[in-house]
Amino acid sequence: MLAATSQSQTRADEAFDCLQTAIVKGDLAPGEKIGEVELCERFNLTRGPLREALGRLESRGLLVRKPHAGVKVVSVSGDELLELYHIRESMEGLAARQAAERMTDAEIADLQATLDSHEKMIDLAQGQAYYQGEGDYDFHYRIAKGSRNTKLAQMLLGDLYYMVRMYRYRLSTSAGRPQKALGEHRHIVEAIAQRDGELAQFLMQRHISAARRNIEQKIKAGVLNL
Amino acid sequence: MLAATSQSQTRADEAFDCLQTAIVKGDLAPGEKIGEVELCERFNLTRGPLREALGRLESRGLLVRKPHAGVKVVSVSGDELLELYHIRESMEGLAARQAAERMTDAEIADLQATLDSHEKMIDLAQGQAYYQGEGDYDFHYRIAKGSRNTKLAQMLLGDLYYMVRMYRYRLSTSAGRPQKALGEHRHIVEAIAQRDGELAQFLMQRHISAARRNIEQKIKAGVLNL
DNA sequence: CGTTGGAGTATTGTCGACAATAGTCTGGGG
DNA sequence: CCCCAGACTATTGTCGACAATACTCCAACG
Repeated sequence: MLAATSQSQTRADEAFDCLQTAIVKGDLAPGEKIGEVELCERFNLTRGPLREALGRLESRGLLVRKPHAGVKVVSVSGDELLELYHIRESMEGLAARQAAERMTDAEIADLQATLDSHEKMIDLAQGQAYYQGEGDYDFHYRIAKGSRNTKLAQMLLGDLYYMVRMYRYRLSTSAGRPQKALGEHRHIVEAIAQRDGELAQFLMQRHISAARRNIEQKIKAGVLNL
Repeated sequence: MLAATSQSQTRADEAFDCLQTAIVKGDLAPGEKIGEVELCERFNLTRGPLREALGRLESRGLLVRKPHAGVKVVSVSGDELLELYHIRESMEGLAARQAAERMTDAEIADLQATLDSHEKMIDLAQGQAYYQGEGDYDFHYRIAKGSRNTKLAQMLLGDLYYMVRMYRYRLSTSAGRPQKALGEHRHIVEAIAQRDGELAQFLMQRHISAARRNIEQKIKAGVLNL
């Protein structure tokens, strides 16, 4: 039934949330052409709010719309996915640097506690679940928020992450990578705790760069079907 | 009368363009609360397409909307404007590096020709018009496109520039800065022509950093009313 | 005199019907 | 047998009216 994830204030917001999660979860496959009426009965909406949500999704780059021809879910090629990681490398590097300068001590302690819980998650899932779940997302989410840079957080959390998460669902993480990623996360937090912005930026960039090369290998190996 | 800038394919697109230019040009002042019906008669639209455009503008961060309370133009503080330049520093640095690797020779030649015309513009306006006009925008626009990074270009051109341009209209450039900016532009293009991505990135970051400090000084001096 | 409650109004959110356009399918011609 | 033209259908774009919510103003009470 897939009801609205959170009690939305308005129908259009509800539609927006539904569509967004449906796209991210893969219920609406990339490249799939979708009709408005079909979506309406699927989510129990009328076309008014739906169209409003559609416009917002298009503006965020999750949909492409051709006038009088319909909308279809954006399909991102392997190259484009790698480009996304290049952008993340730059932007999250900045976020890490600013977070090191601006996060409160309480926030940093909280972040460290979060990593502890992530470690337990990895142990439980025997090293398979870090990237699949929300753990990695949590970490980067907190850094973005910690930068105190409203627009930066908005662009990272509102634009980039949704596109990245679209593909995280089908990215089977390579064995051993979660532990390594967690270790990198720890180093980044350490740099932040020491208020070493430059180091935090460097480590974050290298962290994302490693993730990108990891995906690059998979693409070359033909593991990914993009 | 402020008709649609370009022959839009649909009413909603038309509304979107009108609203966007109105906000950027300052016809709709930041912080101003605007009613839907007022906008309708102002742009000869009905509320359907208008609401669709409103949603898109909100998603791009140019408007804030409170349910059942109306929309108002986003007002960005001095600090937030400086944060925008921090983001540009990161993202356009990346764009310059990728442009150096990927622009065609023809595009580079074209870019150099553009700078020549900019030089004439500055001479004509006696050093006052570079930042005011579209010249600077042209330069950064071409670099973003030249990066061949679709999402990067979309984020720079679709999100950041419109917010920056909102304030360029009231930023009286300091004397001498246009010439210096043009010189920096030339150095960047030179690095791109030599396919030196790292240098291009460095120069672009320093270029934007200089612009940021320029604004920072003005804010401290109380010249800007934010 | 200040505050709080309520009714009224104005604005936003939603809906269903109408108009316009694009894609498709069929029939005729070369 | 293949190609082109025309109308048809289905989908999108647009519009006006209705419903729901928030802001405002006024009056009564403490």
